Amino acid sequence: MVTDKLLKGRRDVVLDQKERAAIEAAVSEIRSIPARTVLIEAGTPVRQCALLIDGAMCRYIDDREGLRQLVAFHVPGDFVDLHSYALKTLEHDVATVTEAKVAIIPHDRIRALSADSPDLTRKLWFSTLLDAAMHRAWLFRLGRLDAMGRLAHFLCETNARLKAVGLSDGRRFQLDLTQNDLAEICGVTSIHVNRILRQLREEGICTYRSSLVELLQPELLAARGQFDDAYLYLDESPARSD
Amino acid sequence: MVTDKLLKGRRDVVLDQKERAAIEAAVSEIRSIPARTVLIEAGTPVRQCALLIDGAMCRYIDDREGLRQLVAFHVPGDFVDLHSYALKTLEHDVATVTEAKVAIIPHDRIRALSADSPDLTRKLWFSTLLDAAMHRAWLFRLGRLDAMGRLAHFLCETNARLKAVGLSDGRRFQLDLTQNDLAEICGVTSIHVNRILRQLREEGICTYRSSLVELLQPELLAARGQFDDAYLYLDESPARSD
DNA sequence: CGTTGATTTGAGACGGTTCAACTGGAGTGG
DNA sequence: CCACTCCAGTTGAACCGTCTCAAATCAACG
Repeated sequence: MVTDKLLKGRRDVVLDQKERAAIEAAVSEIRSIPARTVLIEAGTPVRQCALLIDGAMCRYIDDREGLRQLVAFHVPGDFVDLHSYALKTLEHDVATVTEAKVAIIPHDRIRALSADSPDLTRKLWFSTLLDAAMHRAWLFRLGRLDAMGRLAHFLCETNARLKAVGLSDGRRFQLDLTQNDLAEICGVTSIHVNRILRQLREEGICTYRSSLVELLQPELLAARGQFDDAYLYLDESPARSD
Repeated sequence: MVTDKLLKGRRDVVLDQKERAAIEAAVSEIRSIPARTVLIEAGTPVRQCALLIDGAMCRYIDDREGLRQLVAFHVPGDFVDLHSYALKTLEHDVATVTEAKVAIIPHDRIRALSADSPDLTRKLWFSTLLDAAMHRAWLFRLGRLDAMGRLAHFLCETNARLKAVGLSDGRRFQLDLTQNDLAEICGVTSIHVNRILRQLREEGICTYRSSLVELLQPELLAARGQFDDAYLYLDESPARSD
């Protein structure tokens, strides 16, 4: 199902059957996109949104020398660029990381959905605010944590998000990111990412080999990254550890 | 006027008279808040929003040792915590920086506004997405720029935002932030902020003395910070310099 | 089996932190 | 009107986390 994972496990805003049906009816096309493909380029007008069904996508801003800073990483169930509905034009690029399957929904159909139901509007609005909350967590990560903390925080976040949509069992999950991707997420060099991953491995906290992440000591990893999942607005928050 | 500066100068979403009136009618109270006062604490339920009329506010996340990372800085015209309308609870704190005058609008009145007008809803939604776009610019700042670039980027951004609401002439503006505040924004120590400000002063690019910022060479400062105002979605973007 | 891209490792350089001390202005009370 | 305190700002010197540059290894794939 197209909307199976959308807002799944999120407090207060779970979609009811009617809403799911309405969104699915608004889908104009299901598209498969190859890995490492730019879907939306900054500055170009956008007339539709993409709901990620399968695969991984990201959003990023290039600096003067073409070095990227990732500003978002997307997993199945994410409404990748719903914000383009109100913004019309994005100031960053949107691209696939792996091969991805997305549902395309034209802006004018979202407008129609929104006019029909203020309640659904609020839920969609919520979904964009969730992105903003993640941005803030990323700001914390970059501003206050050292390289190991950043990696740890990102891995905890991704684990929690994938768990919410049933793609992690809470300890192990598949993640198709290169060390360079991780570097662009965490604002460090890929060389340093490599050293930190080794350190995590040697300390028996976490391993990341051939696309498989395994959190051997999730609590310790969360502590390293000062990770608190409150900003993900999940249904059942596991006990906080502070 | 309470809504004078709200969304002022923003592309496509300028409020019309009727919308302004509707929002002003929704205001339950105008409140003055002392400097350095926490308005909303992370985790507590929120039932109203604050529209900043005068003064400066900020939002921040504390780390384990109580060190802050600012995730947003607010100037007059900003709907500081409109996102709380959909989120219900915030995962960060909201506080004043200077003494501030705010208009309080209860969530249920926003709900009423929203039910009445999908168009106004989209504009309010836009305003929260603007915050998200700024978060992304801040991510770029922390992830890709060195200390001088971060300061430069922040000063350019603030200049542009204040100019949009008529509080900067494009070169000079009042900014009541301590060097420690700047440090918490830019993710560096206040000591280093001090050194960078000196450097900017000595190079004749920018001065910041007793709450007055003066951009002596705005283009050079923008270059240092790789600043491009596209993400502010202003009406009339000045010529890009890249 | 050669090419290509990702990962791994080492050594040196550098940006920014840390700790510590000093300056200067604003507010307060004697 | 001066002494005292407080806090933002300023400066120096040593230290350290991360970057840079360079090179080796490894895996995937045509």
